[in-house]
Amino acid sequence: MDPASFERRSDCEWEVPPQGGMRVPGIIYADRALIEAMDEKVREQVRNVATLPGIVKASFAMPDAHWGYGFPIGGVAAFDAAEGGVVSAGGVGFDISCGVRTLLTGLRRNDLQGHEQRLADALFAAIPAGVGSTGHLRLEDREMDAMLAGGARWAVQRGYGEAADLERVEERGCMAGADPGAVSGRARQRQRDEMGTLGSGNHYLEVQEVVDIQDPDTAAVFGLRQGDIVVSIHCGSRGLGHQIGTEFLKRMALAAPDHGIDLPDRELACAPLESALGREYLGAMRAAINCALANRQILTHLTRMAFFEVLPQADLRLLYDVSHNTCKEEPHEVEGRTRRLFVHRKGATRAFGPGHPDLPEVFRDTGQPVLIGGSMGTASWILVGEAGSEQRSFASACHGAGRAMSRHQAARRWKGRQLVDELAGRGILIRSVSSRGVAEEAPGAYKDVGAVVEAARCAGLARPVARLEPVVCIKG
DNA sequence: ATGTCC
Repeated sequence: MDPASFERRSDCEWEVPPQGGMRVPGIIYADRALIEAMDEKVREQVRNVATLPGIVKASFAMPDAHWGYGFPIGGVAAFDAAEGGVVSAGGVGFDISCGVRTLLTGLRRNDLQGHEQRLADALFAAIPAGVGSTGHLRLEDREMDAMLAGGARWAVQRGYGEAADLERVEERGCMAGADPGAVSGRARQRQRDEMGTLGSGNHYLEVQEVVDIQDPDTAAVFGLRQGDIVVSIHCGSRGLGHQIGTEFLKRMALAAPDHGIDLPDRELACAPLESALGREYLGAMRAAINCALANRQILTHLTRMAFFEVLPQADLRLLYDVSHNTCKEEPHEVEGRTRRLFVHRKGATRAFGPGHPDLPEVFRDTGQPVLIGGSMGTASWILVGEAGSEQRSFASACHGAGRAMSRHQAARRWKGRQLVDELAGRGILIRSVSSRGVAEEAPGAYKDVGAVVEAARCAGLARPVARLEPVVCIKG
């Protein structure tokens, strides 16, 4: 996009002034180079979101924004139920509560020396990955209900992981307000065998080295030192979230005229927060959040088992678990008044700053860890929430590098086998069930995550704490 | 993202 076509508010803040049906302005947080590289579709989608009923303040895009279904990926928008505000299935995304959790291992890079191949093999054997992959559990209906209501808390009760993990999961491991009854039979059927699986696409489990510390004081609170080994897991709610997204998108599009909503794009399908359909979606979506939290909790247990086989001295403890595809009801101060808003974050990470009452005690003085996944073979980052992001983006930040090229283009340009060999030459071990999947996830198909993180810092959304480099990567 | 089109 042409930077000159925006009202520039500051170095890293670009405004799309309200026009046409826009109820509020659009705001894109990025530096000049990222704006230049962004597709024109991002502006169009930011403007479309700004037309939705009850939107508060602005339609936002994070520095890693790119073209998504209806809302941009990297989009943030908050709605007020009392002002006719809506909830949108496309505004959450199909992979409901997709997110990242990072585990501390107590290991240093030296401890891994000579064990990398065995660890990669053990993890690859332990972690079911790929399209349609199935796990070790079979959830009958009653157990499915318990999982959908209990989230990571349910998983810990069933022996997956430790009670101490729960304190370090957003919502303390269990999303309130979930309605298992709003989850269809087909969504349940799809998820029956898929608990504790990684999935495909950009999902991964990575063993990483902390290679650089930007903020030593915060890193100390997070338990991160240069040379430490950590594990990051990126995945979501698998078939269940996808099925819920598909079903409600269709129902919301069909019901829009009855709700008096005029959609500029069918993909923006939404329902009033105060309608029966809106409430039903919120209940189903929150159940899908619990599914994703339970899934990452089970994967954590499997990861611990694999490490125990190869490096029994490892002590895997959760740093934090964040979701980046959600709609959450949160109090936010707007023009001096605290209002309860429904904040859609689609490909955007919650980034609560210091003092936020919802954070566990350990992060009360620092702000929450903001976990940013890179692309395969490139760096990941751990950021920390800043107080100012509350006013700037409803306390949200970027979520990753963001695609620069379509899957199809990437698959034509690269060969999976060749990429695996190249990365092995740089000391990065890839294990994947799908050669095409690896090609689609080529590092060159993504933007530079470092530039995205720098823009998030420049915009005051979150502050870099540590940079991680991959050692082993298990891909779907 | 996704039993990569019920």
